[in-house]
Amino acid sequence: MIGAGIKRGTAELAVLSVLEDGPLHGYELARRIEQQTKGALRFTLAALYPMLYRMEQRRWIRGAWETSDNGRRRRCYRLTPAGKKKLSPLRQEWSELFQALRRLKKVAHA
Amino acid sequence: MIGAGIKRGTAELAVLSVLEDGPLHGYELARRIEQQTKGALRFTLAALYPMLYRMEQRRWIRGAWETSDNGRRRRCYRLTPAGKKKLSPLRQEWSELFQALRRLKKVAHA
DNA sequence: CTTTACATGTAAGATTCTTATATATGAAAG
DNA sequence: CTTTCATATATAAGAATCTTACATGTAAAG
Repeated sequence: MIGAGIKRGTAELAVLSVLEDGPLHGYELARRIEQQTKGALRFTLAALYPMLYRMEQRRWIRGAWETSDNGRRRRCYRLTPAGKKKLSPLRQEWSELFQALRRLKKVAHA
Repeated sequence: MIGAGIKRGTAELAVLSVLEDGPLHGYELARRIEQQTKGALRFTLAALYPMLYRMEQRRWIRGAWETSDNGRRRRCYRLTPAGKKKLSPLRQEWSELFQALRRLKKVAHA
């Protein structure tokens, strides 16, 4: 059955997907998600930061403080091997959710 | 942007979709959702009943007590016109969510 | 009689996401 | 130079959804 966490938790997939392309800090992550979905998906930073923290606890991502060129302190997150491994079954589950919802529509007037 | 309620709330779409086919009571609704999604989506009745109540408050469905052939008391829900109207923009939003996630990275066979 | 299927609910709790608030620096505009 | 905008991180309070566990009762089947 499709896991409980999958039905909400769009953000989790979004973060892992974007981080797959390379390490990023929170602020930029939020912008990428918005850009890459053409504004369809938007997460406020207040939603994002606690989630990054949770994902770090689960060892899916690892954060490290760094100082950018312009002297700003920021926390840069990268996927861990565990996070990479998580991604493909996660996508699989999402795919199954899509299918399930599509079936409901079809069968609903079959 | 995709509404906050859409990212969770699979159940809402599922219930409305199944009720589109005709009036049903809660217990049977749960079974239909499970059957029609081939077991991929399952909602416990404990999740379903409070939701049916909420949806009735919003006037998307209307419940009526009836007595079945075998003398059992049960609450039969049907879509209201408002509920029917809700369905198509709801599906539209879901469709946009799928698209957005696919854009982030290819989700297995979209 | 005892278990399984039918049928409805409540309670406690975890999790996720929202808005609002707080802090602080660098760069650009006036 | 000083206000404002973009960068950057974070917490708090609260709404909404979904989970497990609990509670109740009838009917049919073995």
